Amino acid sequence: MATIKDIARIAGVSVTTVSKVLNDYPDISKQTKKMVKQVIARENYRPNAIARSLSSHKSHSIGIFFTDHRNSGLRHPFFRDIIYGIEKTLFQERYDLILFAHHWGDTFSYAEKCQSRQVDGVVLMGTPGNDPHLERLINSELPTVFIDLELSGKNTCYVISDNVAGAGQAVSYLVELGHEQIGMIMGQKIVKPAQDRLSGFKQRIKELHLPYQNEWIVEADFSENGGYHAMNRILNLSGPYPTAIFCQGDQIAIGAMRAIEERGLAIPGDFSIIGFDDIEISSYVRPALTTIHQDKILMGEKAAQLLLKIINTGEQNYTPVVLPTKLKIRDSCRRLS
Amino acid sequence: MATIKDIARIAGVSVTTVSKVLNDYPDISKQTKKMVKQVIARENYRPNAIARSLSSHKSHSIGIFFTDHRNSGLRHPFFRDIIYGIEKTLFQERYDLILFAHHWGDTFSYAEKCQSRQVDGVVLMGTPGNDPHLERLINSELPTVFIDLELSGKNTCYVISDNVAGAGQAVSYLVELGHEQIGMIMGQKIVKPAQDRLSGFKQRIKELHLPYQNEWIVEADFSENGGYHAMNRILNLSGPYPTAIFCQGDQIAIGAMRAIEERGLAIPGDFSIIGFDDIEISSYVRPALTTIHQDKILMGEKAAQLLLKIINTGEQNYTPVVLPTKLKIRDSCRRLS
DNA sequence: AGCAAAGCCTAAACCGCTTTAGAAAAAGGG
DNA sequence: CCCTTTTTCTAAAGCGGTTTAGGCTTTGCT
Repeated sequence: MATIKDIARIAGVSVTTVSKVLNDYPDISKQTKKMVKQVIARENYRPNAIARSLSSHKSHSIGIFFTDHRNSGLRHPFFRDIIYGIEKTLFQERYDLILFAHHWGDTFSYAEKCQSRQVDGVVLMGTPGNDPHLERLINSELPTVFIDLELSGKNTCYVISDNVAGAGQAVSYLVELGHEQIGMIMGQKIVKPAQDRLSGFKQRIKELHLPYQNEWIVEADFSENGGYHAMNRILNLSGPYPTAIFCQGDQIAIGAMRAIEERGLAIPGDFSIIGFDDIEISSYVRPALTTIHQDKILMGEKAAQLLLKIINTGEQNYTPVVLPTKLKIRDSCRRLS
Repeated sequence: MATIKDIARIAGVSVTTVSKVLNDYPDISKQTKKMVKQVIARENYRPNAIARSLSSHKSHSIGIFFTDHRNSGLRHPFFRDIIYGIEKTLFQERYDLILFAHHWGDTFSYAEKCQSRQVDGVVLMGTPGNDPHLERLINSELPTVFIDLELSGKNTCYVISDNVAGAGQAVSYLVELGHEQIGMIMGQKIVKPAQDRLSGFKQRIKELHLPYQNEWIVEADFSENGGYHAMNRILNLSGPYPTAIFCQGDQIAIGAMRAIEERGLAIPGDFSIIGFDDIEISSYVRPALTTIHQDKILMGEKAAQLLLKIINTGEQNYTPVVLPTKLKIRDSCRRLS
């Protein structure tokens, strides 16, 4: 592999000069630039990115952490689309992406790993807000963007969907259809979106003066199994059933649908089900799942754009991106007559 | 951020010594090692990976390329599971993953990008076999593993599923169910798995002395739309229909099912459909898709293990990994009576 | 012509670590 | 007790780039 020295020697100029044409410095004549570039092309030379970052403190790479214990971010039906959006945007700018090996309980974490690889910025998702390592990151200079976690600070900002409004949309839609008894299956309370969807739900219920029954709100996690078991708990209730269930995530909804069908009940005949996220399988499932759509790819794009902005402008404060959600009507909710 | 110099100064030893305890050299006394390690821990020092790779020519990182034009590898229902398997295995060994920004038509490609970031090895998938950049990679020293591409050479090897046998399993199963008129929708002929599934199909058809009708074999690509249009072409045929269709990919199968339903025909009533891959949605779709299962996560794991082996042993030749497929029976095929 | 200002190029220090060669100190051996 | 080994440590030369400070030509102006 040719080095900058070889190019300098072949071109008959100094190493400095080659470096300067590489970085397009203004104090090199057109002629020299052209000549050196020809040599570079002819020798098929490519500067060593590692050496470059060592001296320049930039790597033209972005770090990504997704902290999901059971399921990698890449397979997670929500995060994978976000990552795709990030990737698309960043690849256009020729950034490479670094997926960090992250183990729960690692002593060295986010900040150290990023500094070690000298990434120019980092995106985090799926991180619980109580992670003790977060603080060092937020207080560092490193440009950081969080997804679904409302953390900001020096050179750090976040993007999130408007979960409060989204939950409201779900309730309103069900009410339009004539539902008044509405239950909810929650995700883990520790994550921000779950909290927001809960408060959006309660808020809209109150605004519309609907009956609010505590036992119709059951906790689960954002998984099919979580939804399945939660729904069974509802079905085991003695009192009257809700006629509709708002599931805080599509995976929950799909699990809930399974539980309902196993009891020989029908969707949307016996229960109307509405989800949140609009993940890939939601449109394939039968009945197709009505849900609150989050534009996941756009979230990724926005996150990447925000990060690039932080990297390139270096101001101190940035305004978070809050994306609107959209009701996606399919077949899992019915009109009560 | 503390550097090795700081640690050396604080510990009252030379930089060399610190470096040696970091890399566990034998010529440092137990005492010194312990003392230096304490300082390192106290100062929360982490060696700069960039500087480290520059001098050691190792980066403890692995590059990944997935060359899929329309859909990123991360979203691709097949590759994303493979990547997950890779990630899982490599993260255990504390390798970081680098996703390379790769644009179709880039002058600098695989080999250069890898050398530039000094990755210790690289995995490629979704790469067309006729990519002109491939040669430089194969001829380089860089440990390389291909997925679904039977390329080997110095320090390079591959993992693939047994597509020939898999296609045979599909045919045999349909025949067991009493089908004799079997059609096939192909993926892009340029990719190896498509070729293998074709030959496996033909082979088994011949072995079982079944009628072989050319117009029942239609080309498409590995996508839902591809399957949809291909199926429509079959449905527009004047002659007798096949009773079963072997789709070379699940996405194709799902598209084909859509086409069939749009005509008011039923699955498996009018057509039995069998897919290949067993992607996530195949089990959610109704009727659930009977398919030839590929263990995608295992493929990723095997690829990672193979790569680690190449990196660590440095022999010249390795035996490719060919994984068996498995028939996964669901609801999209029926017994002819 | 003389002098300042541009324009163009280069030497050398540096980024943070690894590794080689060799020095100093400690341990054995006769 | 001196000499050889062994053990333990360090100086210094890289790795392949960037960047600062400054030197040599040209050019422009009076």
